Parts: sequence; structure tokens; C-alpha cells
Amino acid sequence: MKDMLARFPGYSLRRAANASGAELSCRLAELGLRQAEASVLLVVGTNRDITASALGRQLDIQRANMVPLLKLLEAGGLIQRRAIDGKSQGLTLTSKGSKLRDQALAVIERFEDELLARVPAEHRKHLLPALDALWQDESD
Amino acid sequence: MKDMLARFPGYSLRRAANASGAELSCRLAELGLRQAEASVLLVVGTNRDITASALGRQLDIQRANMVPLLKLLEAGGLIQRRAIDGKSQGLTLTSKGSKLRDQALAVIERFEDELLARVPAEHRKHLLPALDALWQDESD
DNA sequence: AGATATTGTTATATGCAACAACAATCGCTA
DNA sequence: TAGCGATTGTTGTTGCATATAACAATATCT
Repeated sequence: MKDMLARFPGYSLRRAANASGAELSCRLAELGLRQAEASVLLVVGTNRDITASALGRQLDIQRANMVPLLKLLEAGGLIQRRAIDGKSQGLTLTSKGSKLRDQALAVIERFEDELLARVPAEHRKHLLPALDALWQDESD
Repeated sequence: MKDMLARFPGYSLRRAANASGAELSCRLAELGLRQAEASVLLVVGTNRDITASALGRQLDIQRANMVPLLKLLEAGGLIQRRAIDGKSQGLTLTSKGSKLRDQALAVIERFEDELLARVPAEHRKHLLPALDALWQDESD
């Protein structure tokens, strides 16, 4: 049965990420947000005037893919771009964006709590550090 | 910086899955396989004459999305379909498919070993059970 | 000042997954 | 056993996330 695949952490990782991702997407959709958009709101909210490409690096989203993302957020009146110099542009939340950010944060925190609650107590505190080791680069 | 997101297991889960998934895709590409295709080979290899929709259920792939996947594998001479009854069709690996399955398995096992090696020893054994709790349904 | 790197952008391609609809077939039950 | 409901394989379409290549404008380093 699932013998073949369930013993692979990598496979479990993919399935778990898909399952939980789908769930989170559902909940964020009620705010009219997708995951990538919500993550942008969160980061911009705590990093005033962060540059578009710095944001992309932090979220591991290619510069090119940030464009439609930011365009949409700007069109929705959630973020504001202002020129820092002739090349870069700083990002800020509008007040509308800031409110939505707070709502998104609440949704996400609730989601994360429930997610963690699903893992057996013995393993719970190990999950985050184990996951972090799989992607967090030593450098940054 | 990453303060905002790194404390969320769900976010870490997504990033870890993306990172490791990209890596695995790379390695499987050398065999001309994508992840979904490799997983089909593995499961069909251990479940002779499994039905297309049963396979989809096991891999959590919609019936509709199995079609092009299986079509490609069949066109590549890796699997064979034979009618079980007028409705269902059983899947089997061809000898070519079987060989490729073995290669894929070797690649995956190596990948999984290296993946696990990256997580600190204290957390290592907790990873799989913790992940499983996030998606494995109690039922099956 | 000039070579080099970075930034924002366009355009395009791929992989993966979701949904709706449909004809054919199977299986249960009334 | 006749028929109804569920299942199977399939088509077509959509959306989302991600990847790459190319480009003009600008900043930065030497």
C-alpha cells in the first residue's frame, strides 16, 4: 500500500506541505489573499521600505515573479511603491493594507496553532527546527 | 528579517518542501522522470495490476490528472495497461519500466538519506512521524 | 570614466492541481 | 432481473507557482 512511499521523509514532506498549503489557501481566500500575497504583506509590514528584489530574495521568489504579485497588491490599494533612487523602489503598506495584514496574521497564527496541534506532543517541538534545517541557509 | 515568517511551521514546511522538491526533481530529471512519474513507477511496481483510480487515490492525484501522466508513461514503454473488466484497467510495469523503477528508487533512497542527514541528530527521528501526522488520514 | 552588477520589467514555458462534464460500465437492491 | 446509483476513464479548461531569457535603466566599484 503506502508502504512504498510513506517511509520517505521527502515524500511525506511534499504531501504534508500540499495538504496544509491547501488548507491555508482556503482560509486566506476568505480575505481575498493567496499565500504569496499574504507573505508579502507580513514582510513588508515589518520591513518598511524594503525593496522589491530584497523582498523576493527573502521569500525566495524570483524578481520576475514579484512583478505581477506586487502589481496586484498595488492595484488593490494594499501596498505603495515609492522610488528610493532611480533604480529601486521601496514598498510600504497602505492603511488598508495594514488592516488586511493584521487580519491575515490572525488567520495564519490560528492556522499554525492548529497545525502544530495535530502533531503528537513528543514530536511537536522538533518539527520547526527539523524543517528549518532543510532550507534555511547558514548564510543569512 | 525572517523573524516574521521563520517562526511558522507551516511556512517552513512550504519552503522545505519546495527546496527539497526542486532538488529531487533535478536528480530525477537525469532519468527523464518527474516526481509524479517516479511515484507512479514505485507504486505500480509493488502493486501489480493496480487500477488507475486506486493509484490516483493513493497518490492523492485526481483521476483526471492521472490521464496524461499514464499516457506519457505508456507512450514511453514503461507501463502497460490491460483491461480488468469493461471499466477498469490494471497497470503493470514493463521490463523497461521495471529497470527504470529500480534506478529511480536508488536515486530517491540516496536523496532521502542525504535529506535526513541535513537535520540535526536530535530532531532526526521525529521528522517523519511529525510530518505524517499532518497528512496521513487515520482511516487508511 | 568605464566596466560590472543590480533593479524592475516583459514575455514565455513548465509542472502541478482543481473543476465540470460525459459516456460507458459495474454493482447493489427493490 | 430491471433499474438506479456509484465508479471509471476521459476530455477540456482553468489557475497558480515557478523557471528562464532578455532588456533598458541605473547604481556601484575600481
